Amino acid sequence: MASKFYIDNLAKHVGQTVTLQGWLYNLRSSGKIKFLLLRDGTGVCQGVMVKSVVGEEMFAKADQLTQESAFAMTGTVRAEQRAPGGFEMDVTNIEIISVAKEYPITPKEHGVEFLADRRHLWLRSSRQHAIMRVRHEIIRSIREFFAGRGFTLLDAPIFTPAACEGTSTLFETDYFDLGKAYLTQSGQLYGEAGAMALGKVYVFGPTFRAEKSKTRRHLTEFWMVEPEVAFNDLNDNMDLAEDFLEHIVSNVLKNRMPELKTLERNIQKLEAVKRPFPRITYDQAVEILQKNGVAFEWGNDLGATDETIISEQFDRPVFVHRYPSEVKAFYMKRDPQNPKVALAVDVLASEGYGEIIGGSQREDDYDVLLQRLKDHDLPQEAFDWYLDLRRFGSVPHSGFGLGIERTVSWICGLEHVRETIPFPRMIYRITP
RNA sequence: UCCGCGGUAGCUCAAUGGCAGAGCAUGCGGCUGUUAACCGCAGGGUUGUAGGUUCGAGCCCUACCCGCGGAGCCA
Repeated sequence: MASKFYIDNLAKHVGQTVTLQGWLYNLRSSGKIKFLLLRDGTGVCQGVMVKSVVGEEMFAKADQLTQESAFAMTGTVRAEQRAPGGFEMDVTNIEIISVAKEYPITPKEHGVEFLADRRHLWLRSSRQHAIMRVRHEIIRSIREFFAGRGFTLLDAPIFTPAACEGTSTLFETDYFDLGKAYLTQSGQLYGEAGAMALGKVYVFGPTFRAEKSKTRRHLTEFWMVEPEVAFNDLNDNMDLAEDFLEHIVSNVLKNRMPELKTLERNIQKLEAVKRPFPRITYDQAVEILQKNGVAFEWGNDLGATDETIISEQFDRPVFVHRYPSEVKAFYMKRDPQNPKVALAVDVLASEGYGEIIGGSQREDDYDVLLQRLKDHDLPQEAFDWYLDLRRFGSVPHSGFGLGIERTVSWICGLEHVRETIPFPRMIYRITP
């Protein structure tokens, strides 16, 4: 098979005659010259077709091309200052592969609902390309980070017999003769089993929440990466999260600058994401809120507006640790110094993007954990295997979960997480 | 579930209670360097639904439907 040519590789083919295959992004024409913008997924290249060069027939052929028609364009590659990508093609021939019907997404503005209904087509636009590439870079960086530190990927099941945390509303389904099954809301408990087996593991997969949340930060189906490490305490956990976030952001800056430019992201704000990140206790967070005139009572969980106020005090992500144990999950270990607080930690992204990481040191004592299950009215049978992890060689261990879509949204500087995943699932949207 | 905002041409939007419009898209014509190209012409409407007030309703009133994003909950 003959080698293919792609737009992101044109620099190596200046002066050569090549053929590009793709779709018509836009067409501008005068009486004797046409500018054909071809996109091939790697970029957009402008082809210049001159009537006196290609002849009457070929020149007229280009008139059949509607927006998003598929075609092949052959010509000589030339460096061109005026072209956005730096290169142009002097077209000698085009082959029409398929003529597109009237394309609904025009180069002008559209509303989000209109675009969401056509998400399968919306993905062709340059802004969505940029977001998908940044998402790809983030996920690639995550795998690279853990692989480089000796972690093993541990895939957790999607079908689970009961709630992991006992708080969220879960999607329910029938599971043959075994009764109800639920779509996972977290792979963490399985990650803990993995950490006891392999030391350092990470779970990476989709998670599901049936809560009727209608905000720019919520999806019903989203991706989460959850490292879990044996013998790590809360401070080790924060060290890991700090290294992790810095690694991700620096990789995006290093490898996806053109995409960030397309998204008009403020680069300085991302460049500020360097270790060390500030670490404040919940108590200190409450002080910040009270200083800013919020009537906040100790013991409540931080709300979305509270998180925004706190994150605005810093130029980089901030750790908030040692929350009141009442508002946190059953498996989080209480602070031996102060049993009223849990060894929990959240990371609030800068610029008001909210909670991107939630984690904790886990309760490793069998009797305490059993009591916590009872306190939360959780079915003990379903957690019997989890209690085994405390029966057989229990050790201190910690982990956290990072929401991929919120991270993409923050790094790209987006208004809404719906653009961060190819096909978002929200309470009132399951298509396309 | 609660609070707020919205629904007018294919799309984005305008229209003191007084002839329903513009830009883009589409079609036709023009233009040899365009960058969301430009210029000219044309087609395109049950103003979310059902009632009500009024000489007259896109606009005011009532109910309903749909959507949006915020709260709660969370990543």
